[in-house]
Amino acid sequence: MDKQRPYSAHIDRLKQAGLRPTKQRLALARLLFGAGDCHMTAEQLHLSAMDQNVGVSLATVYNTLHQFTEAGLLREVVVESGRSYFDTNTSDHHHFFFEGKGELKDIPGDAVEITALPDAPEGTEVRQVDIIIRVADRKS
Amino acid sequence: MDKQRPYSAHIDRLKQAGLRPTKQRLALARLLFGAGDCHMTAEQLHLSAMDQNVGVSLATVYNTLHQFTEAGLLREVVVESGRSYFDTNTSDHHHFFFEGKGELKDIPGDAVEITALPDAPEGTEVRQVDIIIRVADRKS
DNA sequence: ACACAGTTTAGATTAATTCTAAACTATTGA
DNA sequence: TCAATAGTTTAGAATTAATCTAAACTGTGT
Repeated sequence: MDKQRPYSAHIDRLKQAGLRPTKQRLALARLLFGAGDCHMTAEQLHLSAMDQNVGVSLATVYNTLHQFTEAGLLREVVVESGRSYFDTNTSDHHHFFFEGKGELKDIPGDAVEITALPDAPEGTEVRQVDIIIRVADRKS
Repeated sequence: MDKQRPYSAHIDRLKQAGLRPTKQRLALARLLFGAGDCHMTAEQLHLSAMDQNVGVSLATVYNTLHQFTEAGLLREVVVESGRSYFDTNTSDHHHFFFEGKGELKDIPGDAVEITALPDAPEGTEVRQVDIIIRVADRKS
């Protein structure tokens, strides 16, 4: 029973990432990892923090998102220029992007089957394969 | 022999897209479609125009890129937040993205084989499937 | 040539993000 | 327990890519 104190799991997570478990980082970790998988922009996370009366500046939100991403706790998803989403699901998977709403939805890695993929160009290695399926409301 | 006058092909292309073949649009079309497939940002195209002493304002570059994209002459590729690339190859294909250099390279559509793809969510339809293979220099 | 719709442009504006440097805080060692 | 210090946070300024505005300009059809 070491999960009874509030947020101890988050504290551990931060410590393991080499990040001091500060009030702000914990609050953001709670918002991000508290519920299920989510995709948020920095602005959205900031608003969400405001809503819950968690005092966190926008700059800190950006810092934290990048540190978490760096540490492998988040994955950055780029689907629109001028807007970055951060995904709490760091496992191998892909995305639906709803063009109208600007929303993302996970596609489990095993729902897509890639049978042929070209080799990485000479001298380079693959860092990540992103598949984005852009969808929009069906026009009747 | 209707290709002997300079740029007549570009003029036709613009006319077919319902765009007046103005000096600026022709100059940009020449830069974009003159050589083989290319991937450019608005800033790059603007610089490239400056280089060749083609007087085109940055606003026009943006307008033109969007009009060309709208008309199906270009395809917009989003790989980095805060920067849009425009691809002169509008056929079905995907991309390598070189993380260090910020450069794109086409992957022919038939070099990738996807055998299973999930259905679009209820009420939506697929607009496009983007596959981006992010590569970086191999660390020896 | 004329008129008009379509284009271009400089410069202001916006939006997302990053930077800066000063104030603050967790951690370490005495 | 209490500095000292290294790491954090923050407000606000700065930057960057992109868009907007409204006035000047230019193709096109008659």
